[in-house]
Amino acid sequence: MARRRTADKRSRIIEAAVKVFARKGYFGARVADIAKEARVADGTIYLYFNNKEDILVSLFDQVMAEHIARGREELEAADGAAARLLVIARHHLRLLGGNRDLAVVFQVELRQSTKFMERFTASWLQDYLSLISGVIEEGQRDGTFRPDVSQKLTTKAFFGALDEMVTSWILSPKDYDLVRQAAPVVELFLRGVAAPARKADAPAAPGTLGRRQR
Amino acid sequence: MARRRTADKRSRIIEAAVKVFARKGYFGARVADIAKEARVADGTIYLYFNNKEDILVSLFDQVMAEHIARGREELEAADGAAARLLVIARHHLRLLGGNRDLAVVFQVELRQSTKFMERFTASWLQDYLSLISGVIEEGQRDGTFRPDVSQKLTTKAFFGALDEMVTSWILSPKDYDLVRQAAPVVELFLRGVAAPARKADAPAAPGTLGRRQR
DNA sequence: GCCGATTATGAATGAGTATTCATTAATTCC
DNA sequence: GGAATTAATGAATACTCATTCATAATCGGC
Repeated sequence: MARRRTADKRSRIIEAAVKVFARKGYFGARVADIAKEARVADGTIYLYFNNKEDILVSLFDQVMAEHIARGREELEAADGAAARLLVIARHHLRLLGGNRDLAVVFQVELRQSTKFMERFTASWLQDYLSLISGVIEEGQRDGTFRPDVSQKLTTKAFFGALDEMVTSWILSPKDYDLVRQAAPVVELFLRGVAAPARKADAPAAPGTLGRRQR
Repeated sequence: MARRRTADKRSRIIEAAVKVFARKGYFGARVADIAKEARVADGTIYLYFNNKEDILVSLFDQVMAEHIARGREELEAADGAAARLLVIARHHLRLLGGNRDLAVVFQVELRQSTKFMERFTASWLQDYLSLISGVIEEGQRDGTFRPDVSQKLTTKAFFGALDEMVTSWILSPKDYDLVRQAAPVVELFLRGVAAPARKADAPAAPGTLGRRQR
């Protein structure tokens, strides 16, 4: 094959796309903008991608494949369900907190349309959520987690919480360290917000919502 | 004023927009589609809205203003921080779980671009989140909530969890009742997933040994 | 039932852009 | 060194749609 100067055009284009999508949004971004950012001719992009959408999909597939694989490795190295939740949280927040443009693309641009999100969910999010639910299940099996919470619901809630940390971060003008939030979030999930019941005259157990509070 | 047949054209257009945006996405939706759905001429839309984006913004402003006002009322009627968290959760999930199209617009289409989300955050999300953080603060003040969790972080985590319930619901082919998830989510937030510390060497909590789950 | 004001219509406009493809440049192989 | 092959270019194309505006319909007041 006759490869020219740089054989890394594909990844150059993907990197450029992350920047441009983050700055202008998927629809606001012109293919020509991406080409310019990647220092490539407009037409060149079509040698590496089928169309504009394919750039977004490819970028996403690439990042997720890597992210999930790494996540699996890190999970193996951790011990116990609680520690593993922390590993996941840190892993998640590290990926996105380490690259604001990427975070914008993941939090905002990938959620352009239900069609897109459905594809996304089917191809990767399921896998990713199963990392989480696996840990919950493990915790319930070994008794460190309560058996009476729904795995599915807990998984969604945990992911949703992490997701919101990221969204909030990209919208904040401040540039704090996202990974720092991993531990508190996990701690919140483990212990909950309710004050521990006091011995003796403890009020109604939380869980009986409604009445009796206070 | 010389009002014709229907003086409700504006709301007709907004309702039509919800449907069309939900079906085709904001960018995929043509103004002509919305006009057709609302049984109005294309140009009529521009008598009520400045442009396409203004339709989305107005629809959003209208729903949020109403939603937050109602939320405040319901909160007043509830007693105790824990009960109030449940009120918020139910209120949130009722609004979106009651109208799939609206939910799609809120979960997907409103997150088109950072520009849009920033406006959204500034104008309403802040208000909405402050409903939640107010409740957290109340709980901490009266001692029902642990004082050592960050209000901000807890607020985000709680909102994120609810948000993910909705997103997951709109992407699911099943049409379950979203409001049913309010109580379990709140319960999870109050108590956490960790099994309560066992006294001494007691075996797993009662009822845990068998399988359960699934 | 007529008039000025208001509201509605929808065909025409024109700006914007994803994609194509004829051409040029680099690279390989013999 | 010179075909043959592959990679890269970017101007031209072929659309799509948001928005406008001249015209028509309806109104309230008298």
